[in-house]
Amino acid sequence: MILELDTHKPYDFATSVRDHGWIALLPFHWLDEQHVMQRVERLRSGKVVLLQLTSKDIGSAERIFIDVQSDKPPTKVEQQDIRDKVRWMLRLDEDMSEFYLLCESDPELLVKLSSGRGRLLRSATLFEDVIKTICTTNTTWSQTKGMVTRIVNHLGDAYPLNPELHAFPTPEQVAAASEEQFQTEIRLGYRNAFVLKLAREIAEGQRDLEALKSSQLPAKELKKELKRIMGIGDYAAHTLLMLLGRYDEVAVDSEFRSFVSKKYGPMTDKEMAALYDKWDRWKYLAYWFEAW
DNA sequence: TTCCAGGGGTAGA
DNA sequence: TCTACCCATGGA
Repeated sequence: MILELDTHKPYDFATSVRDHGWIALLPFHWLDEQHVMQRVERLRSGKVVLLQLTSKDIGSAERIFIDVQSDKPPTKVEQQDIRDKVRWMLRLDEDMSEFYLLCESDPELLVKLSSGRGRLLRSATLFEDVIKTICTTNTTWSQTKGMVTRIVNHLGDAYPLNPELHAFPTPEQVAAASEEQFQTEIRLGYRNAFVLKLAREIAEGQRDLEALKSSQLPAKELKKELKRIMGIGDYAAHTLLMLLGRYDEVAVDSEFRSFVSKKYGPMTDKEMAALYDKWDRWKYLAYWFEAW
């Protein structure tokens, strides 16, 4: 079954889904030859489907085609669930016009973004994005990929038509794993405790993480909420703000420090972050596309 | 061996 | 608010 979504121009699907490293983390997968984004998704109903996304320019708009494969055809409710999740992951409902307007004062950024970039890929749930963000802290990118691969393959539901592929596990599925399984199979190091604690808080109803996706709180307040999660500090909170569509703060990490010190010379973290003050609520994207 | 990678928690000042 | 120290893991 093929589902379709229309997007507003300018929108550059193939570049946008690859502008953030998340495309390299399961259950996302990019098929380079076909320009297809693949992802195994567990729907709210519990059905596990394989989504294959492509896009076509149809003149007035850029249209997304979602090829849905599953053992049984998705119901109307499941189809709507898929549309909602894809719209969220691709950020089709974010208004980038103010950012594009600001970019007109910066010729380099304007050129980079004119095809319609800026909508960085995110996961279907905030839970998945928080876990992945924790797996980027104090480690290398190749280890991050390994950690996420093990979480998905050991704990996520298998896709019925190809059991080698898995969805990202739900909080309940992560919470049901033991400390020992984390130590011997999943191996997130000291992050094991953070991930288990978060999953158990959600599974036990002590924390409603997904509610933050529609939070109207100011970025500062939202950051405080995110930092209440064990394992989330300033870097991770700023990354998660970005994933929630709030670009108010740059995420200062070793990559950011390296980029800024090469370009502008040595300075403190605060001075580095202050370089982006003029971008107001678009700081994160301004840095991201300046660097990439 | 030692260092450290897209950091964060904690204790102590 | 700042600093020192510790934290699992695995590659260099």
